[in-house]
Amino acid sequence: MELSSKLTVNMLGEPFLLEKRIELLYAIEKHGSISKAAKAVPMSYKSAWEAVDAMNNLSEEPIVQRETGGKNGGGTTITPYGMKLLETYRVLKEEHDYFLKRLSQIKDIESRAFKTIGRLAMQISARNQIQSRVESLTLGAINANVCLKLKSGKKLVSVVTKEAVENLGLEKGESVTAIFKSNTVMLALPGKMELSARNTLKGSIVRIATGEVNAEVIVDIGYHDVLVAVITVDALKALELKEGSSVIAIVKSSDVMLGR
Amino acid sequence: MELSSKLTVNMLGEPFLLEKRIELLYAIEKHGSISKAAKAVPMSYKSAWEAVDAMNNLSEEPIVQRETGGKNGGGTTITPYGMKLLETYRVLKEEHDYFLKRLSQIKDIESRAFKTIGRLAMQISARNQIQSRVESLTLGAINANVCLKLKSGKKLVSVVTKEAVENLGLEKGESVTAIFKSNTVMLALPGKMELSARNTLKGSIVRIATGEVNAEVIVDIGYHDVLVAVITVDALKALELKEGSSVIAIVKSSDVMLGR
DNA sequence: CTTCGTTATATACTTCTATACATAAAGGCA
DNA sequence: TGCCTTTATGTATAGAAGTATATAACGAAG
Repeated sequence: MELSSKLTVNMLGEPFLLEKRIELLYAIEKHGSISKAAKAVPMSYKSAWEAVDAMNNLSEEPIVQRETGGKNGGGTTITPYGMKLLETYRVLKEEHDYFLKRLSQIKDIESRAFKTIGRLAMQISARNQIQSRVESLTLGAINANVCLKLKSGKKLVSVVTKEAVENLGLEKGESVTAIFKSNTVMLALPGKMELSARNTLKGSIVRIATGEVNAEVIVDIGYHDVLVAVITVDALKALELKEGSSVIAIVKSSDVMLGR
Repeated sequence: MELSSKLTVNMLGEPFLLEKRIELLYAIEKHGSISKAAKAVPMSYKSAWEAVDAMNNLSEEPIVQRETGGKNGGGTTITPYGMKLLETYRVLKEEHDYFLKRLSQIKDIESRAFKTIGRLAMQISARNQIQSRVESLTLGAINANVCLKLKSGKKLVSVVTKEAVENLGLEKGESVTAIFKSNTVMLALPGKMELSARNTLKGSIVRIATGEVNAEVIVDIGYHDVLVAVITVDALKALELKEGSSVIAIVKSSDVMLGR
């Protein structure tokens, strides 16, 4: 039992972008003409032409530029606006596919996974959401210790309830997102002190935004993983932090949530 | 520009449950026969019969029970297993619809909302996810104060970054989910002390699960809203908490994340 | 044992979609 | 000027999906 669903983008109530049409547009981009693209997909030239025409008419800006006659009899090229639409669709479809995959995995609707964990399609406010992999997993009576490995190889430990681990169906080796609020991230200067917190991530400051009380510090910890820390302006001054400075970001393991 | 997508459940590679078929099944449940249901939907009897037959063949257990001849010429009724499937589909579709709605709202794919907030279809480990409504919203330079109203009328304050508010597109009156980890929930006895924390929620203990170090306490705060707190066993004993006890659950506003 | 409304099944018809095919127009190039 | 390849457009055709219609079998009730 698995789920499927075809994503279509509508415009003025009419179908605008469909998987078939997207495929056609990619073929047009590759071959430079509707006729060749139609053969490649494959579909009849008429259908292809009508699909392209429908899309161009529904779109505010033209998606393709068509030229009849000329060197090679003319041709059709995707406009920059069209390319943007293709990219947009790609992202939407990726999200949609991931959603369906996750929804398929939750086979048992009556399980608590559905009731206690809640909405599947939810965006959360936490600024720090880092992709990682479960390296090890130790269950206690109530809590569970989940050791994560980031892309950069750095490690991060998360403590969540045992039930959360079960509800998410976490297992060793699986991909999860480490989630924590930016105000739970503390900053320290390298080599100054030892801390009980297990999670210390070395990085360099990319940007600092200062308010009256708080300041937002963006820290790059390598491999395109970026942390956001909100600390007091006083702390910022005390540590003499500047853009480019080396810092250690510290997160308590009990502040790290997991998402899948 | 809006999104649409028809959810279909497949079985052995064949389409099994589709919206049209579900509609038909509900009509059968209502009218007690395929022929009447076909007229109600409307569709031809043949299509209806074939749809029902296909579903019954694909399913492990029969979805409907058909009887030919008899009092009123026979009839068709949905089996308990069939009813369970209908309920399952309803839940799946509800999730799917919500997902599409949210995805449609994120018009601008290039906005940071997509990049920084990340995956839309994510389940998170936080045990406490409470539906609420934005009552007021005050933005600072870095942080934002979001005041929430729960179903029970109780209030809850959340502090998140200003950017998070923008990314989620939060506005007054809108429905959001307050999210916090169970270990950020502290428990106190009523009338014992005043606290600086703004979020104090009175409730009664529903269940206690004890481990070696930590204990999980489930607190009902009214209107089917339930909190989970993980505290140390020592604290549990010191407060003499039992199932049925009145307690005050305390959550720091900076520990409350928001989801939409 | 006839009546009745239903399931079960076959066959002809309709409707829609996509394809195949034909043809005109375009315009750079030899 | 003809040539070439493509866009642009129309028409006939094939195939699929659904509809309409007809009919047999069923079994309780009068």
